[in-house]
Amino acid sequence: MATTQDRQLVEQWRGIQNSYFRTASALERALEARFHIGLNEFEILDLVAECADAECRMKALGERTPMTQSAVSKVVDRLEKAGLVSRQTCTDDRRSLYLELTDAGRILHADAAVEHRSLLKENLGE
Amino acid sequence: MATTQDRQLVEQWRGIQNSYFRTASALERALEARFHIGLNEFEILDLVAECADAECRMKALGERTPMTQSAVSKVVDRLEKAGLVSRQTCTDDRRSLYLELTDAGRILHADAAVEHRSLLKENLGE
DNA sequence: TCAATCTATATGACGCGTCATTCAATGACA
DNA sequence: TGTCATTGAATGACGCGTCATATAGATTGA
Repeated sequence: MATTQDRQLVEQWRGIQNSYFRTASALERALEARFHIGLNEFEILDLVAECADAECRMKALGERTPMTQSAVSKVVDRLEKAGLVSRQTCTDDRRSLYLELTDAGRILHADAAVEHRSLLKENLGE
Repeated sequence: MATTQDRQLVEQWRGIQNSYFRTASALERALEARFHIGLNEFEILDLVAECADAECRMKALGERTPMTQSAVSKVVDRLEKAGLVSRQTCTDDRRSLYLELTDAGRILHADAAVEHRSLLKENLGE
């Protein structure tokens, strides 16, 4: 039996889906067009940039994003191939890796972040 | 320069991403486990069910979901192969198709919808 | 009525995310 | 110290969504 509450829930969920997709694809398109990176690549870059000088382990990234561990690993592959990030081995635990922005990565992130924030403002700021 | 507003926007966006992913994957897992259909399959089934007896054209579906036209086409492929839906040709425009739930589709949708609403309530109703 | 154009859907190539698995390094405990 | 379980990360197979295109049917206008 479809209750009124059910219909409201479905409406609410569709609203979330729409605003999520609208925003995500606006970000995706802009970042792809102007910086040749996908949204997930940017998100990881952004997280690495936030780490500042603290070591930024792969593990930590996995905890700050809904992406899977293996997705993170592949995103980092692409970022590394693009020369934006580099994997460094940890001396205190040789299973771990931490990430560093390259100079190119720092520059691209700075520019892309401006675009990113501005698109968020357009799409989220009502 | 990272302003306070920027940080708030990023926080807001991450919040949306998290709640979207959390909810979507809970739905995905449950529907997959109990009914052997994915979330998008269910969403289409749900839209077709909403059409009641009015003809439900593929075209119309495309307008009610963030999915691409070709994604809708493929989701319908799967639903049809699973025997939950059938494509009917329109007499007034032979390019168009409309969809009908099969009996199995109606039954599965009824059960899955209960589960779907209940998971939405858990995940969205605070 | 015949082109030229447009519209509804399908399809194939491709990229990416997920799952399951693997591998090496670490920890725990006897 | 040796075994067994655990952990951080990478990898390959696979499914799905997207983009660009194809195709058949409709529409327009001379």
